[in-house]
Amino acid sequence: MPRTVPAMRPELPAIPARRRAGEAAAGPPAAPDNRRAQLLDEAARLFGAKGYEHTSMRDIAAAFGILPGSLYHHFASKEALFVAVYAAGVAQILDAVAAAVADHTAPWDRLEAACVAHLQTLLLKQSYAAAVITDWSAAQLPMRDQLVPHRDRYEEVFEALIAALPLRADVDRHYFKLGLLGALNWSLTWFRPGREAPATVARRLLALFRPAAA
Amino acid sequence: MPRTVPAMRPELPAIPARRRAGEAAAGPPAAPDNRRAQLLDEAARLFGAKGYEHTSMRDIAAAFGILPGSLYHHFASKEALFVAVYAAGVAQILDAVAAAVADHTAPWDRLEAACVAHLQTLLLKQSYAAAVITDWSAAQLPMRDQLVPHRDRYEEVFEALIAALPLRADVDRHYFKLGLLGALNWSLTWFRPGREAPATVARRLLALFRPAAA
DNA sequence: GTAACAAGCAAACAAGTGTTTGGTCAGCCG
DNA sequence: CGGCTGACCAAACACTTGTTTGCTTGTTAC
Repeated sequence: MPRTVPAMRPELPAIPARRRAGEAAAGPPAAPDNRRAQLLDEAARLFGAKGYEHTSMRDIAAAFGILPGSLYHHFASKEALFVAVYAAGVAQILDAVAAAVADHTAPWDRLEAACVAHLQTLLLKQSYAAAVITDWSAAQLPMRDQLVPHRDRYEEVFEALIAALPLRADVDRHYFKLGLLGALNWSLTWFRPGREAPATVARRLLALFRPAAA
Repeated sequence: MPRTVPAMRPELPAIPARRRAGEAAAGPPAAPDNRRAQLLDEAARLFGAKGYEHTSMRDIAAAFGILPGSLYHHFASKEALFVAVYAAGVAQILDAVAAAVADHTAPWDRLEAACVAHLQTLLLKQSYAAAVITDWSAAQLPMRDQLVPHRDRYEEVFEALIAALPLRADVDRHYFKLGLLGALNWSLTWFRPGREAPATVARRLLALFRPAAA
């Protein structure tokens, strides 16, 4: 019994849309290396919207117009894909914050600009950044160890900004960072678009910490 | 070439341990209604330790010494089970906070006691409370709507405590609550046992908000 | 031209998921 | 006694998950 003859089941309604062919006919083959970047984009969008657990490789493949197995020509595993998304997300939010900070010189202004950029990138889900935080807790895997360095690299920016603040002597700068980032990041839990803008939320939350100034 | 006939996987080492029989022979049937409570306990432990997604009904059943299907004599679905755990967890943490607060009269002391009780219950995973927060973000289901009321009920306690504080006129009490709870809850992300105690963490984080006093 | 290569298809695989169904058995009630 | 009920077993169902394998293709490099 059988060994089912494994090969051959000819009929199937699948229409996964060959892309390369059409693009090649119209012009240059879209992009040389950007294909991987496009895939990262799509994956980030889905991870950010539905979370790691609720996003299947089939979801990503379908959204990208590809068959599930083909994903493995770009990434070795789902975890590897997510780590790549996370890294790209950190890089992105890092750029946004760095750019915002550069416009100011006063320490509190710089920190405020960073907070605003942080929450804007995070809450508007335009980007990878949503995935950066969404499933933090769900990752109890070894994957977590791959993510931590990226997170730490990002938090160093805030550490530097906080180090430059004139604070009362009794304020612990380490807890200041943890508390501030906690207050900001937790807004993912309760934030609803259409009410106060992310920038406003960021400024109001930071204001709570401001009386600690020297 | 491990070919297996797809249907039938006959051997299984399961030893799910009949309980009732032994207990009934020894004395009264353990507990009349407590069986459900015991099940809730076990489920809470697993949900808290591994998260909703990574805890299967089979895990819970095995930990309880029961077959998977038998769970459905106590709860209609996995979601229903989790909602019950969540509700019980909120009740538990609510009691802990209420008891701690009752020992003090000064507004800031009362809030500090609440924060300490909050983080202790949360971080020491002795209880359901861990499940209360762990998977918040993973629940994008209709389940979320069932959880929100419980969370709100809990947060009302903090609202009351904060309302009693003498704060500077420019401090928004709503954001004060969101910021404080965010800072506290976010510690789930970075807290590691063996370093600072939860009570210490709670006090240090609250201290950041204290300069806002009038 | 042909070899190499990246990208993708087609199809399966093995394992895991929540859940359903039908039956068994103990203890209680009248 | 007989019937009932709650707790449970045993076994499956139906489906989804991440992943692998073998093959075909358009494109590029020599």
